[in-house]
Amino acid sequence: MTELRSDFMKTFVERGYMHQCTHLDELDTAFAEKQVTAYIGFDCTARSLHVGSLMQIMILRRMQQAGHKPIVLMGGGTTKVGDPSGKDASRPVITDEIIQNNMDGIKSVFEKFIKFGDGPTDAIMVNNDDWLSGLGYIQFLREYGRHFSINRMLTFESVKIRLEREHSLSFLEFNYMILQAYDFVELMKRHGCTLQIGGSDQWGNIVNGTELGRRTNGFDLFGLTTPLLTTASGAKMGKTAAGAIWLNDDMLSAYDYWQFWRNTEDADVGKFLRLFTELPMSEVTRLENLEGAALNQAKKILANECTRLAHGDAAATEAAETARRTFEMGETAETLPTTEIPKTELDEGIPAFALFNRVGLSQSNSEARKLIKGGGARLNDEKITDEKLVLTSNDVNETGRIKLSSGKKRHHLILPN
RNA sequence: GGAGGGAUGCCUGAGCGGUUAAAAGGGGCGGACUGUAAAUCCGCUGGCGUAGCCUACGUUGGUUCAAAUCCAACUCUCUCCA
Repeated sequence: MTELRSDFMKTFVERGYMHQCTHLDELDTAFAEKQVTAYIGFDCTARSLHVGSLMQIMILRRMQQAGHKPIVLMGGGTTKVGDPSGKDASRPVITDEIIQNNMDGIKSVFEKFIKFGDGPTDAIMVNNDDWLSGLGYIQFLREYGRHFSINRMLTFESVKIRLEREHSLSFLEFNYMILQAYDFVELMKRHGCTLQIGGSDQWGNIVNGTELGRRTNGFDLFGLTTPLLTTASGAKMGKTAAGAIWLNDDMLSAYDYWQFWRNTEDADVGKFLRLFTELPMSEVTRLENLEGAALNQAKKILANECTRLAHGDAAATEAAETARRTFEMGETAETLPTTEIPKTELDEGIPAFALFNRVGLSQSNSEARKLIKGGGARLNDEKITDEKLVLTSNDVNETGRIKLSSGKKRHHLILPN
């Protein structure tokens, strides 16, 4: 293994982002000697991104910090067709309007992490719909189709598996990788983009792009992939009971985001510190080597750092303080996630289970009832024993709120107005 | 092109005419223990303002007092032969 020369690649490897690379030495040289423009693709099927994409976001951020130019590619065009790999799930047709709306939401997430603009290292966001929807089939075939070797594509792992299992692979799906390869070439032409980064599952598609670039225009393109991220217990990142861990605060409060990181398993602390914070490696090493309960300190730092990046200093400090008061002091911090309920409605009385549901502490009334039956529901820190309990304005505590808890960790406040 | 399997709840997977909201495991949620961790143990796990009702076993029809279970067609899947 040759020594890496560029700061960016050193960081990339040292922090655990590295999985595979097309030509590591040359890419490293490129990063060391000039400014590199690289892109990562994201689909726009939702209004926000969740922690599943956080690794890619962090990579773009670090790239920008190292003096390079990140491109965020939104798959507006490909989203229109729908990703066929999700077997039988009928693909909902997404309108242009929704796609645009989702893109706006996603951009607002990115703006927390990277700087957009017209400067040399400013990030840009592009939509592949701009060049894909206008594509003429015949012309495309003539110009690009000739460069794709079916023989070669059949050797790709993703395709091979499907064929071996006699699992039908639709033409559309097969074309997906062609479109993605075309994206890469198009970005090279438009923005001088020479590197595509993606998850390990994108390897085949990425390689396809580098080859298409070379064949059609003699471009030197690079590909870089990141490992598939799972927790130490093998679960996929970012899924919890309450749903996905979204990165923007209108879908998940900064407090809940903080809590997500605070509840990291011991075994994942070091890995997460490396991937999702910008603490120096010496500090990461120190923190991950803490033992037993002392590791909680590391988890708090992890939560603070992650929340700071996604929601800003103030929100992170507040979330940490809210957590401290809630868990360490046993107080009711007024900054816990809060829902306002009209006073008149409260005066009439609302069943406890309905309120739990309304506030998001359960996913259905039944679930809330079961929570209460199972003894996991609390009202102002008192266990609720009556399944049919009706809450009214009389249940408001000294701070003028009603505190509902599901289990020991999830709390929510009701504020009458 | 031919033959034979399969499609069940979030996932895996039993059931093969009524006693089935559907075994078991996983996951998830709650409880105990702890360090807001892991492991372990216990409970819950379709919906509904819940002694009742509604929706569910690929799709559509049919047989029957009664169907996830039987029949037909369709769709999708898997294995084997060519």
